[in-house]
Amino acid sequence: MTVKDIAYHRKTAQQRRAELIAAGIACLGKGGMTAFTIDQICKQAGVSRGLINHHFKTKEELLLSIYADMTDYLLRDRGRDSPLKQIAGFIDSSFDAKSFNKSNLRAWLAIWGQVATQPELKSLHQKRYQHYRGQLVAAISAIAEDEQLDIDAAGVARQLIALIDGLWLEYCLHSDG
Amino acid sequence: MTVKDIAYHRKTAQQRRAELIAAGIACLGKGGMTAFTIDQICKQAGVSRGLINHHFKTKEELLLSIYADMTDYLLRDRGRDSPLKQIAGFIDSSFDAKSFNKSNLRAWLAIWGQVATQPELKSLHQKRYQHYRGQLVAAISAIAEDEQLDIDAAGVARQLIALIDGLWLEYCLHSDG
DNA sequence: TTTTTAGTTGAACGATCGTACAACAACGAT
DNA sequence: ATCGTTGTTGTACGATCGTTCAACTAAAAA
Repeated sequence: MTVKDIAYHRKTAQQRRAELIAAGIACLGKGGMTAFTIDQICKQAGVSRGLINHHFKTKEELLLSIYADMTDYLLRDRGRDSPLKQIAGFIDSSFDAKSFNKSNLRAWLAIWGQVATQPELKSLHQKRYQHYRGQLVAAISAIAEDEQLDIDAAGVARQLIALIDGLWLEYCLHSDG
Repeated sequence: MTVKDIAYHRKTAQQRRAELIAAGIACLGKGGMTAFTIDQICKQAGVSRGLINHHFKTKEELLLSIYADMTDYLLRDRGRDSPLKQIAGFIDSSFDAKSFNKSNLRAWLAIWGQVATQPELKSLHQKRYQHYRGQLVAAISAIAEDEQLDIDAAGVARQLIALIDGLWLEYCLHSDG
């Protein structure tokens, strides 16, 4: 009996990486950082134990890739839209079915909890967050200028983000079903 | 040489429990659920490895005690105050120095991440949250009645909680210092 | 076809996890 | 002074953690 009698499915590195990232997100959504283990991720992906460290040097690197993947959707370019449409786009992205579900929110919770601990994750997070907030501030400022209003665009952006995040939490933790 | 040449400090179970709870919160604040291990908690408390399971049957029970301890402060009785003062009290409690610091917020993040996983923690959380929101809804309803306003008190309470939690997150994750 | 490359497996390693437990030390009661 | 109670220690155990690695297979290149 050789190592494998049944042929295994061979995929490109890019496909496998995407699958492992999806499996990692699923694990984070199920049980937070505690469930983010090599064993459980591989089992979720239907793959053997040794494969993760072939596609990702360390588990930390996988988490970074997961974070990048999750933020790509929220931070996709909206340069062509009008300022008002940009803001509406951000809000829509935050509350559409892909983002606004309990599993995804738990995954975010787990990642946020790691931001303070892992320096590389922290710097990536700060970079992406500044980009996100920068777009929001620019859109709000543009509207304020159009309407000839004198508002604190940065402050408004902060409050808007806070309200969105708070509603996420509210739904994730306290929704009855 | 006996087990211990230097006399150890002996305290009451109540004191030790409080110390271990504080140490657990400190660990959660430092590194989230990942840092919430028997070894690190005991080291933080300046106590030997075996002591936790003497005062708490399991680690899970310690986490429940930690949750109860952290919510006691936010949920302390405000029955005597006027409705407006009650709401102000909630807000003040949320943003005073004891609650509104990064370590405490990270601890909350870690606990929230576990709520979905541990059934006992989940039921305790739901119970306490309903109590919290119930008080808030009652206070808002009382004000609305005084002012003869027809508002959705439950909805307002939800949004207020969401805003508070969102501002917590905003400060915890994105504050520059 | 043969050789090279790239994807995959499962066993192995040392480290650390949570818990159990026997031994011991300090205190209160008698 | 002696005894039981209660607080405390450190070791031990099996399980699981992240990572490494040699062996292997499938597909591409020659």
